[in-house]
Amino acid sequence: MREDEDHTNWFSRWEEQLPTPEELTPLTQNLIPQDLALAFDITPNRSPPPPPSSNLPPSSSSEFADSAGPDEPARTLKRPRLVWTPQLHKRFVDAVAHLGIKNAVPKTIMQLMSVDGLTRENVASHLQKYRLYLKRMQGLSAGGASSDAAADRLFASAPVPHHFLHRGAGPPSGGGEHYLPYVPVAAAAAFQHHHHQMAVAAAAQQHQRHMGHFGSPPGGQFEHGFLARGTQAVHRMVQGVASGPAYVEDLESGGGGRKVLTLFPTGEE
DNA sequence: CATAAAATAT
DNA sequence: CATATTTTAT
Repeated sequence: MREDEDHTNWFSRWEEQLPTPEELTPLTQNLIPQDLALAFDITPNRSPPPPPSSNLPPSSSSEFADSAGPDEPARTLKRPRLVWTPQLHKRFVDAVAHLGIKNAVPKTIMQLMSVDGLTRENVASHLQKYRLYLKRMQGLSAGGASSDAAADRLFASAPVPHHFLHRGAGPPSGGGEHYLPYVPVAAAAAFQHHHHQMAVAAAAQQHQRHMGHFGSPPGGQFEHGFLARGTQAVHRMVQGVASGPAYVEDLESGGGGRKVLTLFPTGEE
């Protein structure tokens, strides 16, 4: 049980890393969480320009001397690192489940997830790990060993669609490939014991390196802190937070287990 | 110092 | 797109 360091660990470093004046960059912050935005049916077109070639310097291509500034504006942003929070993973699994193995390719998954800031590489990498996890689980279930190791804790948090495990992957029969009825209500009780949920803060934690701006509770409670980049649902994590739910069930668990991943035609590739 | 997770390269 | 390898965080 050495993993339980996390909840204490980051808390210790918390104030150390965050309040650096230099890090308090006035970068463009999303005032609207994409979930909320999606709920409002507004397209959260925040930062369109990932990296792909794009950049057309109007005329003079020079003057871009990068002085290796630590506090680089939103432009030329290096993605710090994506943190796959349970919620995010849940979304991932849902997307894969609804797509079916055949269509469950990184690009499609990414599109279905509609998470701003999420790149195909991120999904691909995670998908790889997810597949490995599934495979491992198959082998283990046959041997009769423990179902879950201490590892895979992230994956364990998400309800694994049954079709993935068994092996079927793709019954080529016929051609009707619509297995929609995924898990009914996942009961969310997946969390086993302790120290996890901090992922929300964890996501924010990795942000605070690039963005400070704390102490701005948006007049609400803790919302979902996913999206490792972009939405900074940073709130004051006071010590007494342990009393309340640090995380919320994401959008779903609606009526009838019908979950609609808002797929809006943003004209994305 | 070892392991897990994400990124990056093939 | 899938897999392998490398990097980075814990």
